[in-house]
Amino acid sequence: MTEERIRDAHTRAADNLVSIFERQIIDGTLAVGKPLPPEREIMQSFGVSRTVVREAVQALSAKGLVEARPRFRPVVRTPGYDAAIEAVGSVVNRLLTVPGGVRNLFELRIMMEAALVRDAALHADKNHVARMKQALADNEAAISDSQRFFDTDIAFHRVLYEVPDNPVLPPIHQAYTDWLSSHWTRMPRDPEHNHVNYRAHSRIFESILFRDPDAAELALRDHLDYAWNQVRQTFAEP
Amino acid sequence: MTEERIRDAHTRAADNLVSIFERQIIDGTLAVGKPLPPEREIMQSFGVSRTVVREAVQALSAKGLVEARPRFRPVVRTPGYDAAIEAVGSVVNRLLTVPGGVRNLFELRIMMEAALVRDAALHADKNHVARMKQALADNEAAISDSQRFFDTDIAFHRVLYEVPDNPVLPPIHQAYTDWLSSHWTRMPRDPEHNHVNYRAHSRIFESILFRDPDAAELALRDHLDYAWNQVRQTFAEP
DNA sequence: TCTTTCAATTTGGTATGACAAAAATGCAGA
DNA sequence: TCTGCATTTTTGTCATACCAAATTGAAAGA
Repeated sequence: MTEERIRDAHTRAADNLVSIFERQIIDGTLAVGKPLPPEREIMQSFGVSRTVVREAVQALSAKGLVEARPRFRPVVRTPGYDAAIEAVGSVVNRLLTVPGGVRNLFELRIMMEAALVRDAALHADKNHVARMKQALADNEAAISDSQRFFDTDIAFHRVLYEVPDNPVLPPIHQAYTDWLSSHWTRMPRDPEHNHVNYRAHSRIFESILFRDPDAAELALRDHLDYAWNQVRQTFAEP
Repeated sequence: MTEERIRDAHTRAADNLVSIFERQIIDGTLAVGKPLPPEREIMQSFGVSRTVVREAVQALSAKGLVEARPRFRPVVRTPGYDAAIEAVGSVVNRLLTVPGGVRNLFELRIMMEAALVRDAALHADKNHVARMKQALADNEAAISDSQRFFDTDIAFHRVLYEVPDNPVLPPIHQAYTDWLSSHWTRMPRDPEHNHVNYRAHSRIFESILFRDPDAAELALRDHLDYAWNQVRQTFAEP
């Protein structure tokens, strides 16, 4: 039984408003960073009820076009991949609650970063290498400070996502760290572990320097497998 | 200036309803496939106004927990990765409209499938190989029928997403084909191109059989680069 | 003049009631 | 039992109202 994907059927009033606002946001009539007009103003200028206005705003918020904090006027978000991926956050949070959810997302991350270090080993330019070197140095300097180590750890991995010069990737990294950080931070963190992780980063970096994708991938997988073994103990999952 | 991520501030009534329904859907109180209670019933049993009920339902719909068609009662969706990824559809559709959006997503796909064929070359078992072989045979048989070739093409790639046995991956494949299909189908499709694509699939398959990840990745990249060169002509993007 | 304080005003969150149109329901007839 | 139609529910939308929080602007203080 295949699914009939008959959309629409009957168009809702709020949808019109949504597409109108979408256009106005794209063409700049509604400037980024500025709040939407008050609900009562919108309903008068479009001749709809406040119910419809609120529904439209909620939809825009779900799409990531505006940021709607309770009690505040919705603000037009800066368009792009960051906003979009953040809008997906609530959906992914639900994924993390299904059985094996964290593990599945973590494995996806391993697969992706493995691909990234391979790419870096093949295509990283001087600029990227310099930034990785800097991140690595920061990382080493923070071994004794677990909080700072955590931050520099993330920064090191972030560079990997910047190498392919695809604007989709950095937001994905951001998403990973956001979504997994609640588990990540529960993982035992002491200078001992930090040192192991630093050495792993160092090994990855060297493999990239040597233009050896296989070694880089191996080092990355070892690194993340080690991390996973730390993290997994915060669940009951086998 | 770093971002202060102070969520909440003041909790909205609809959010309570949402989390209550989330729990009830997870623990089965609200059975999958069955409609939610009528709005008036909900408002009475929770002591809130219909405004709040409708807002909650809309939020659940955005999260992919229920499917809300215009004039129909919202239906509890089967939980899992499919539902979640479909829920982000509208967000990604917006991404496809930004400059270079299609290209960026397509490159992400190339990177991911490159990682997948490497994985397949290393870990595909007899079962996977058999399915790939079958998909390849179907693909060959459909060379003269562009519509059927399109379907079998997708089916072949789908097997790649099934090898790592991570339930997140197949929905991602589904998402790619959905999101990109509008451009994909506009690409010139004749037996000539089909033949080229079939040979590419065949080469990928053989590389996997030979347990040669480098060859498999190379074949995959050639294949998708070729495809991209066909697709790109449907835009004005360089 | 610039900053701070606080009261008045605006605005978002919620409740209530109403009505048209579409969907679900149940009954009568074949 | 199945089919078609009339009845009842239910959703989509509108209008209105109220409270509490945010915004604004004027008055007081430095």
